[in-house]
Amino acid sequence: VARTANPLLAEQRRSQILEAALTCFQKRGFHQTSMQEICAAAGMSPGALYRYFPSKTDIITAISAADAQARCQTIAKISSEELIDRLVDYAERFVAKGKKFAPMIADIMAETIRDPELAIRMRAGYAPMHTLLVKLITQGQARGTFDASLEPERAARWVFGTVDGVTMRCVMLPSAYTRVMGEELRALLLRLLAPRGVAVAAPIAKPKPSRVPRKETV
Amino acid sequence: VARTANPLLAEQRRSQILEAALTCFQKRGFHQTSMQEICAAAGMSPGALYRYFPSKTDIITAISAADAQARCQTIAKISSEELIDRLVDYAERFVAKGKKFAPMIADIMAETIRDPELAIRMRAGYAPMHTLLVKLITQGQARGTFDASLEPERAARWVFGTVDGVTMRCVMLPSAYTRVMGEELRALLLRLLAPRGVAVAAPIAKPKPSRVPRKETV
DNA sequence: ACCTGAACACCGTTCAAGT
DNA sequence: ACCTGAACACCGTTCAAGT
Repeated sequence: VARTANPLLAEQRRSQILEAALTCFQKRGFHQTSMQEICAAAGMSPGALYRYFPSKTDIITAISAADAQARCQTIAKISSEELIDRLVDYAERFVAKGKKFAPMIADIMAETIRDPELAIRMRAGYAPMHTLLVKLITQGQARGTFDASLEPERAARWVFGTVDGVTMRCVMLPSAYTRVMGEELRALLLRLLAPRGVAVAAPIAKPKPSRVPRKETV
Repeated sequence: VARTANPLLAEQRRSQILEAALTCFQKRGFHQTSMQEICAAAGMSPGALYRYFPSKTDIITAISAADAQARCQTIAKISSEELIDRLVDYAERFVAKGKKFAPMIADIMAETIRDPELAIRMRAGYAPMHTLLVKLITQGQARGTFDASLEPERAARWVFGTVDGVTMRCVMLPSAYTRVMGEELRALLLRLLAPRGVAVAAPIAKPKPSRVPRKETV
């Protein structure tokens, strides 16, 4: 017996809930937001909401999946020359949004570590981004932009880890440093990826990146 | 009027509570642990507990402060030659403990981003570690172990960000990669810090680090 | 001064009852 | 089929009452 007879309505309700929940989570955080608040924002009763999401965790899981997809699209159509600029852009936007988004990301991290099944879904969500990064790094190596002796898979993991680590630290412990974070991250990525002949130790003048305005969940 | 007449008792109660809470948080996570559980583990009533910690958040704050101190001591008495080994050691231990500790760290991150006052305390807690890192990097530069053209302050921030980012990612999305994480992190840190003349792009044979057994909160 | 434990307002979730 | 909203068990926190 079908739980929902009208798939279109169901899909509409789901996105209605997700949108409401995202707004609430950004305002007050995952654990601080009550289901009642989400219900009010979505304009429906608890009973109705639980018809579409069996738990509060399932809501943040869905949001996180949508975000992974959005992040992947952000770097989907760029060339290897733009890679570092786009990553720095992403980091700067993330830090600028700061308190609005980051706590939710940390909540998702905690949930992901705790729930192995969610971790599997998350890995699947990030896989396309990893593949893309590997492709871009390989391209960059062919062009001579990146160090040809790097193992692309490994370099991709480096890039992921450093971008996430640096931005999270910056949001978590804001200081005067926040202003130069983007420039420092660029220098870091250059030092990691650039051919060894290129001098990248000294601070590097930051080219004004062409800001691509982009609708992102996070 | 003094809130506590017996400072010794108060200190004993506080550590009694912290120890109980740490056990609970590691078992089930911050948000999943109820105050009743902590009370039971600490062997006292809610009223008694709230005498020493005015809120649940204050408990995790205290735990986090103790951890920052422990981490700082971990690298307090080492030379610049050992730096990378110790950092990789730390990362490997953290990943090994995995699900037991990491979710709590993520919870602390979320809380730190949300609460600016907590962020200030956290920055203060990490400051000695940053100072130490700068000192070790400067030493390494003098010895020729590290690239002399690096700005030590910046390099220290790089190291912090990369170690945290790589380890968190590894815990969050465990995979076959977990096995080689330590070796990859070592290569990453070497590429960041080593003099540019040294070839560090290829995988590097991992010297068996002398494991210093160490009692750490996290 | 220090502690107990019932009580308070509120949480995530369920389910009988409506349409 | 889809929704409402009262009800349930439980949460973090408080506070009158004990010693």
